[in-house]
Amino acid sequence: MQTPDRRITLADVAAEAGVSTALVSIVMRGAPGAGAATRERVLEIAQRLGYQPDSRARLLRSGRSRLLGVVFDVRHPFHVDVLTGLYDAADKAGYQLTLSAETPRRADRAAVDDLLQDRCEALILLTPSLRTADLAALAARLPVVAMMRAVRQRDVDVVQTDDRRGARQAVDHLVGLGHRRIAHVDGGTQHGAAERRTGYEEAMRDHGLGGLIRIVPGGSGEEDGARAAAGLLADPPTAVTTFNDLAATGLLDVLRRHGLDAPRDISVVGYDDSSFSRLAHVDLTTVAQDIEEMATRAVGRAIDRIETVPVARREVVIAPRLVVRGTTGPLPIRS
Amino acid sequence: MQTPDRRITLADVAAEAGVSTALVSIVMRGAPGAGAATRERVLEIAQRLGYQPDSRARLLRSGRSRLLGVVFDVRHPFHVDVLTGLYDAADKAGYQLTLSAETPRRADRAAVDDLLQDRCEALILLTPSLRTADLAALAARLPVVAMMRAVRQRDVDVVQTDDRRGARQAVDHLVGLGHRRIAHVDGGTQHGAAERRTGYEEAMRDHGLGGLIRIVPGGSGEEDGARAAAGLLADPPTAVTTFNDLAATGLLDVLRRHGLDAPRDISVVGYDDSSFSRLAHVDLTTVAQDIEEMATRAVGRAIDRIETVPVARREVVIAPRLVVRGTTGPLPIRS
DNA sequence: CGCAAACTCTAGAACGTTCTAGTGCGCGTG
DNA sequence: CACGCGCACTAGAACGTTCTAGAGTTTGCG
Repeated sequence: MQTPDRRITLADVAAEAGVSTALVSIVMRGAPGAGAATRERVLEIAQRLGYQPDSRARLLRSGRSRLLGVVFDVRHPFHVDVLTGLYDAADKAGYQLTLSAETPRRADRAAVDDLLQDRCEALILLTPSLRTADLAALAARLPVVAMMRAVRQRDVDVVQTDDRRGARQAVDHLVGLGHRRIAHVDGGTQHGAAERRTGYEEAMRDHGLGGLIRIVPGGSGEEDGARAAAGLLADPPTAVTTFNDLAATGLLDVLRRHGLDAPRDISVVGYDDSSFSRLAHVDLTTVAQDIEEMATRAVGRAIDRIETVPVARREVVIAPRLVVRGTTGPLPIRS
Repeated sequence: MQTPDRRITLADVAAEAGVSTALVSIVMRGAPGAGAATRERVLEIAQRLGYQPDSRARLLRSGRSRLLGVVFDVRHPFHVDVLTGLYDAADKAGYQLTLSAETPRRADRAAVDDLLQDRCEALILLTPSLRTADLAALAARLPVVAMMRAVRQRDVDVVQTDDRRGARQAVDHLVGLGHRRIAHVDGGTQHGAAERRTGYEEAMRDHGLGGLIRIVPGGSGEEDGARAAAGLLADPPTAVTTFNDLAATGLLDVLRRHGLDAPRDISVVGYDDSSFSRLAHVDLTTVAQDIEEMATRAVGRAIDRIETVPVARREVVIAPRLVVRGTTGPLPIRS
């Protein structure tokens, strides 16, 4: 049934129009150097034959691919949200995106290799789990932009959220509501955990609450939050900031099972504004990363490097934004 | 700082080894026709120079790309889960995947066009929103597999869940718990909604509950579920099956605000086993699509078509599986 | 009217591979 | 010793583009 025929090429269009392939190429690219009448006729014929340029051949010759490789992780709650922004930005700049996913059974090494074969001109990595040395090796071959992760490496560009500031915003918000005994559920060795912890500590001190600093070990999963909750139950604080939304929901769930309701008895702030935190059911106050802005900047930086525009600073730091929802409220009046 | 040099090509390796490019090509592909000693030496040199084949040039010449194009939607909760399975299956079959995403501002038309330019040999579309006519036009050019959506079109292959059966499983489960007054929140015009509704109706009739069939309009979003809940509150049933998980959470939330707790007062079953439904907080009983199996079958079917293996049936229907969690329980004893 | 400049178009090489059709060589065999 | 055969290897075309250089033709202008 299928008629895979031969694909329509420039030569077919050229033959039909009675011109050279070079001219058809000019017309298809919209490049100068073709008469208006011919241009129109060639376009019409191309349309009619269903001609579609072969990007492989095109970039094989031209050297340029105008292709940005993106590695994302299927497990990461908001990586897909970032994609939306990346597509927008790339589109606007006349670049294409080629995606490669990291999955539970496919390391980002493999994802990167796929992209390299595709000849993209720069790599944008979302929260890369590659070691710094590997990143450096990559960066020696083509421009590399790491998103949402700090990388101490001269040749790797970084676009990330000001996590210290995000954590401070969370604390400021809680203090504004009257809270003083505010704990922090730590993210352990996760990327960004150190910054968020530091932000929490600084903010506490700034508010004269240095003596009330209380950090409990946590992690990035729901179960980590649940474990942290168990540790807090003996002497519950009035508010908690967490490493991320997943940990926050785990925490909230255990607290609720023990009769502590948010925001009546305790306030909780998450981090990331993952899509599920918007569910009416969860309704989590959280720190949102400015995904739109980050995506735009990441694409911009990648293109700057490709086109060797000199850039002043290697790191781009974006301000986060507190999203107040239903899990935070005024200090409960203790009986 | 960056040394974009020239990329290492076959010719570089050939020169270094003192052989022809053709021979290097043979070695790199592992094709027969090279001596063991030479083979080893060439491989060593390629390794040392950091040679990496240029897939574009390769497939420009060979015609074959061994590339499967996948279109997914960033908004769809479990599309990313499907990717994991697709990668596994493609890997095993020696094919590569190239992804293109549909976003709020990027129609799947555009996503498909990108893939066509990339010369992939078949397309796998996750819940495509394309019209049937467009799908047919596509299928005339290359094999097309639609996942999770019925397509009444001879040339398009379909891999989907038996939604009627899934809905029946949900009803069976509830009836087994003693429920009789079971309502269904409909998905409206969404793909699969009709099948799920029919499954619900059939199951109700099979259990002799045809007279208790109650279908309320809903949709695919949380707010649709919330609206449906409002409609049920006047005379709440003891259990509800829903079109999907998002609608189920919206429903649950409104019910809870009105003092109806699941599973104490009412049981609710979702559909899809979206990742958020696993949250301890949500803990939703739901119908899971067998993502692993679907991915394997979709890739298999795509490859069959590429290699023109005759296939008996155009549609592959996969059995769903009920995942019992915390939102369903025995019939409450009415006071 | 003559000459340069501008415009439209073309020939042919180039990109990095794979493929086809060989070449040359050693070796076993009639 | 000539012959055929298999093996290791190579030359050169081919894939579908873009690019460079240049060939004709028209236009502009003194």
